[in-house]
Amino acid sequence: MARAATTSDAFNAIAEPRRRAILSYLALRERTVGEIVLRLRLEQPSVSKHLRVLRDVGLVHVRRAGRRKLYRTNAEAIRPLHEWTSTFEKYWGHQLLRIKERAEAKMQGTSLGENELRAKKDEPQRLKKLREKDE
Amino acid sequence: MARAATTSDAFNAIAEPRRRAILSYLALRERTVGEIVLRLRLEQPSVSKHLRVLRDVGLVHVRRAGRRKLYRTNAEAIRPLHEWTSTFEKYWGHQLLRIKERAEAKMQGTSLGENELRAKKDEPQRLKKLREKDE
DNA sequence: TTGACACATTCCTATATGGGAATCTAATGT
DNA sequence: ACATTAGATTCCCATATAGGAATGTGTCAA
Repeated sequence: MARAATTSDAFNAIAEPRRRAILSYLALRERTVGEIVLRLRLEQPSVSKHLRVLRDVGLVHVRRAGRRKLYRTNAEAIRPLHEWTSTFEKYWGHQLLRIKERAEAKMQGTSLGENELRAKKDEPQRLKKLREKDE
Repeated sequence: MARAATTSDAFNAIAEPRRRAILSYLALRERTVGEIVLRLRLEQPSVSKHLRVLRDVGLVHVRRAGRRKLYRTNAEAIRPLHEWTSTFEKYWGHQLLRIKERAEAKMQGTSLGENELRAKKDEPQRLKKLREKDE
């Protein structure tokens, strides 16, 4: 099977840098296709295609204004991505946090720890224990 | 040109659902490839391939432990994604905020506003003004 | 040394692009 | 009605998968 379609979800849609640029540009206010072309220096057909993808996953909204079309970023649609990345938030950050984390891990046998590693390269029983409380 | 490589950056790497699942699973603590296979019910070669991609963009770290390898999510690498999505944060949210936004827009001629739209479908001069203060 | 175990990589294949060029369509202006 | 303007779509093509099957590699146990 090939990679999932860019229109399958927002994650796939934003994988393309130009689409991210478009989203950023259209976040502040709506713009015509022509404005996007000028600003981001892309070919018009290319912009239309990217907008098509973004529209299909709901990342932008369109509105007709006479001969032109005004596109605008639908920020709400980016929220799920933000939330997904937020689930890792507690794992970044300060040394303090990381030290604490490591300490807890050691207490629970969650991690092997570098010293132990150097001593014995493999630790069957500890790993076995790990697998048991799989979850 | 085809789509960018999944190894080109974190945005492309997380476009694949299984990779996101792996990242979530490995966030709490390190796991062996076998554990991932069991937990996420994927074929082993598939897991190895996904881990390879994640490793190439720095989303996971590996450590050898005897015969196995322990993988763990490198949460720091997810931070850029979080930050990118955060730039849209100010556009979501409560009604209050949106109303305020709309008001400001009207004041600045940033948006046409639905009423005006209904009245005249196209507004050349206003659009022209828009393009002038392009930025 | 030899077999087993845990992973990684390679092949092959169907599919999904994304860019460039050309074409098509809808809405205008005259 | 007709040329023009703003966008959208279609074709063609090189490239990058992701899955499945088979095979390769490194480490450990007997």
